[in-house]
Amino acid sequence: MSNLKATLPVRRPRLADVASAAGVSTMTVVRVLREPAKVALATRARVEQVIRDIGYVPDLIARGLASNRSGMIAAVIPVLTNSLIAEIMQGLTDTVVPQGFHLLLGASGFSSTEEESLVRAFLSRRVDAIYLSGVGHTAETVKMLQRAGIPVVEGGNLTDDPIDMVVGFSNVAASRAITHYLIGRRYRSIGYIGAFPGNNDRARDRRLGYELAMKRAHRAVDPRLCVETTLDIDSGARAIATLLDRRPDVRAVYCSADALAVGALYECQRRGRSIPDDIAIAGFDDIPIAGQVVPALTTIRVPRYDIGRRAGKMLCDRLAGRRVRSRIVDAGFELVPRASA
Amino acid sequence: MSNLKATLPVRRPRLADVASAAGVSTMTVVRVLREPAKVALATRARVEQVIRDIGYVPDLIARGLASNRSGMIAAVIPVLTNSLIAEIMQGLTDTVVPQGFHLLLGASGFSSTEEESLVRAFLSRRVDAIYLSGVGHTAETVKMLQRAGIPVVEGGNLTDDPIDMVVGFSNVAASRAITHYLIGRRYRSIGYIGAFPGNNDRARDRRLGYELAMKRAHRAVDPRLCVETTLDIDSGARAIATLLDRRPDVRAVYCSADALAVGALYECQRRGRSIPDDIAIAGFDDIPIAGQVVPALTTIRVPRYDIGRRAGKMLCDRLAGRRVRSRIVDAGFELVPRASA
DNA sequence: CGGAAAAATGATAGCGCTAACATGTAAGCG
DNA sequence: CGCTTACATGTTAGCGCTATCATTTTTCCG
Repeated sequence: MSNLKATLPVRRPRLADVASAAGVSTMTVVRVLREPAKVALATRARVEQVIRDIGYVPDLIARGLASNRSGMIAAVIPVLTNSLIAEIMQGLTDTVVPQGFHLLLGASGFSSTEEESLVRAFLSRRVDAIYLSGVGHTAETVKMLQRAGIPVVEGGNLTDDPIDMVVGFSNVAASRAITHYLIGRRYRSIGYIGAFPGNNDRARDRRLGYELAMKRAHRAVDPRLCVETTLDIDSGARAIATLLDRRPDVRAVYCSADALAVGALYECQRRGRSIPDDIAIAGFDDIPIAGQVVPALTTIRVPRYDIGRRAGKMLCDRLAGRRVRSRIVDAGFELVPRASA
Repeated sequence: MSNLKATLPVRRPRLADVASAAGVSTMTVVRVLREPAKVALATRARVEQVIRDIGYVPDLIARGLASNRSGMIAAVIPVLTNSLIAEIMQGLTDTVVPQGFHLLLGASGFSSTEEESLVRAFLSRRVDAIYLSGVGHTAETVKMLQRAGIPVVEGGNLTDDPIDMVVGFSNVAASRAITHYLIGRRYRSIGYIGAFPGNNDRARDRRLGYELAMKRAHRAVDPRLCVETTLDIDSGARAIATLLDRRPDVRAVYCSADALAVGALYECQRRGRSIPDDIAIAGFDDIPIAGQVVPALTTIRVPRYDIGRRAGKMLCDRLAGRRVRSRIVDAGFELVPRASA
């Protein structure tokens, strides 16, 4: 507020100001702030009064420089506008903030070089720990992280070989499970609609799960049965149109995201195809709308918020010097059978 | 990565290490990093080589302490798991990161005292600017922000009297507009379903807009026609059930969030009520699903991402010493008439 | 009540960087 | 060729806090 600057030329009070006003040394003020039990009651009361009176607020930048710990945890995610990621972040922040950490957030837009540059910048800020979305990163990112020697959690997807720790669910296994479910329901020709794999390990793994399940059941994976597109409702509608065009005999479609599934479902209805009688549809994520559409969507539910919570807990535990039970945490998933398949 | 710490006891290189290795003073290294044009070509090349060789990364904490600018912009929002807010944040981060700032994010969970404590903590971190969600804050929050003398943008909602700057749309006006639209379509008894107002100025304003439009049209505002609930699809379904129970003659319902409207829409269909013939439904937000449900939802579209962009731009402009044209920016809204009303 | 242990408090040297100023060196010109 | 001007580089004193060690005061007990 530039217009207020002039009215208030007061420098913000420092530790030394509190100290001299209270007639103690700076270290005593520090102790009042950080280990009150070690200060005599009378002294403590006096110092606390002064702190309130002059409105002292510690400078966390200076503290960071002196103590070599910033009190910040970084999270690098692809985008915020994805409910799975947003809920993980909510779980993460809800967990780490009460432990005295703040969340520094970076969005890479699914670009791993952008992720790398964010990681570099955050290390430059000396964050105490890092959460990374997904398990695919550039070699340089991994190297920097290893060299930094701070706790790292990769989240969302699962891997056998994390940089440090990982918490998530197996996209491959979940995808396999729901494809297997469709196979078990004896649908002929099962199609796949998914996100472009690009730099998105989740998208890749979900497709892989579909293919593995199909192969395991000795079903051919016809490229004409597979459509990859962007992640929104409209794309789902367009994708199933393409699919129906290429293979009119398709009897079931597994969409690797509920948004796609919902779009596909509406498109089928617009074309007068009954679900699940003419064509079955399954989704992934169990977004709120999935249980409400008619027919309700068969899908996979994953413990989004919980992934964030656990990731935050693992990071805080490590930062507090506590041992973490397992470096690899499978948060699991749940097949939710509903009417659409 | 505690297991790697032992292998790499190397202290991270400092500016002074680069300087001595390159045979220059620290200030020359600083200039290479920050104003390369001011350094002779040969010197610059030599220093840059050394930086790469020893893998020097500046310490932004130390820089912050010395320069009195942290390079961080804070955002305090209620929750991340709200697509409006998430998109605003995406716009904000996409705008400020290229300008060299990082986003420090705090979620208050709709509690204004929690918001206050986050603001206090972020000021403690000496963030260069702050984005606040909504326009309702505790007196202490406002006071701290004024005293801090940094640029502040309040976003989402609009107010005549911002702490510093504000960018958003008028929830009152938008709510009024859509209610007015329903009145113009000659629906008798128009109901309202909204979020609990609690500490949520948006929810309050949306209800206010409904009431103003009704009064302007000389319609009574019957409390039995108004239901307030939590913000999800299920709640929308339950709310309209309550409404139909209390006032079976209700002919149109304005839901102050699309999630509620979608829930209401499905509930009506389950009860065999045709939309819009038996009962019309209007929403707010134009979430992706709104255009896809059958019938598609009449709703209000707001420039979410753009609000974030503009907020970020205003903050960066101010931080760069540029003048901001207007402290109050109305990003507007758009009535989207569709089949549901 | 003397002396040791425990409790309370203090002095000081940085953390790694930048702002402000100082100095040195090359280019321009009558 | 001396003098000014611009360019290139260097010196120094902190920023506000914490870690470490040193010192003083209180408590306890034979």
